[in-house]
Amino acid sequence: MTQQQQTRMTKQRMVILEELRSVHSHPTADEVYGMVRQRLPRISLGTVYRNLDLLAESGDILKLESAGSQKRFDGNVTPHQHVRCTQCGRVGDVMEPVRLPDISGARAPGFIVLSGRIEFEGVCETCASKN
Amino acid sequence: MTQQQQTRMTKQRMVILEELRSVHSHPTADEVYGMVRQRLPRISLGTVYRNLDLLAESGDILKLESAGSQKRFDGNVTPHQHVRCTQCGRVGDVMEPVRLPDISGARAPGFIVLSGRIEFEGVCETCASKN
DNA sequence: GCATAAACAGTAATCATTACCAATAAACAA
DNA sequence: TTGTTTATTGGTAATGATTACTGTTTATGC
Repeated sequence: MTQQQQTRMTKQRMVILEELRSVHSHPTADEVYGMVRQRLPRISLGTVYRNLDLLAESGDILKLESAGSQKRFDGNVTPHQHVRCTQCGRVGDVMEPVRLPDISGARAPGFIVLSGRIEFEGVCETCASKN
Repeated sequence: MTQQQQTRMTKQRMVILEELRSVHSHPTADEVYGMVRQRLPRISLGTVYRNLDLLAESGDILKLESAGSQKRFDGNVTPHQHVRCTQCGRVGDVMEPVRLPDISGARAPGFIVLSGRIEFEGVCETCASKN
């Protein structure tokens, strides 16, 4: 009765996924748009946003929760940590992850604490060289 | 010769600071606007934004670096940790801070890692009761 | 091929924030 | 107290990121 909602593997969705997996950067929606447009010049920005959200929902990519005015996406879904450049917002991967301490002691009135994540901050090489 | 830029303690700036210090929530600029408007009905939203930035720059308040589409502010400048409700974005204080592990081992190609911060995520009571 | 509805391109609308500017008012000297 | 200077204000327009809408296209199953 209740029709299961299908998802179709469109050309656009596939290229977005491929492009995102082909880089180690953590592009914004707009940057993904730029990458994908080289292969599909007529794709629209709305399509990029829509597919990035759908791909994140299905677990094929990550929508990063880090601070900054633009959301960033990651084609690498294996658990790892990130650094964010405080000057330009660029995000990088942290190798040799730092072990997260035991969180169970965290008391926060009015909240149920579910998880914790280390947010690294720093400066990327590009910004450092501009110093 | 070069005239030192003065900062003036205006009525608006003072009320914003007082209101922010009077609550334990971590209001957005718009929420601060709502609070302040009860005492200064003619204040403009732009004034609120401008003063929140200036007060953060001078160290009188904190501009929180946490994720979410709206920036949040904190009148409590003593170091402490925060939880963010993943449903509504509300931010709360963590009592009994969790000790941050040694960060010096964090390697991130193309980045200079300067600091790390634990980002707690959870659900606030309001959202939990809506479950 | 044909039908169906998910997804698309293009564009308008929304939301948060910033920029602009003529008018106002802190701060300080006379 | 009054005047002068200029930081700050209110009001509004502009920007940037994202979301919503809509008629058309196209992936998918029969």
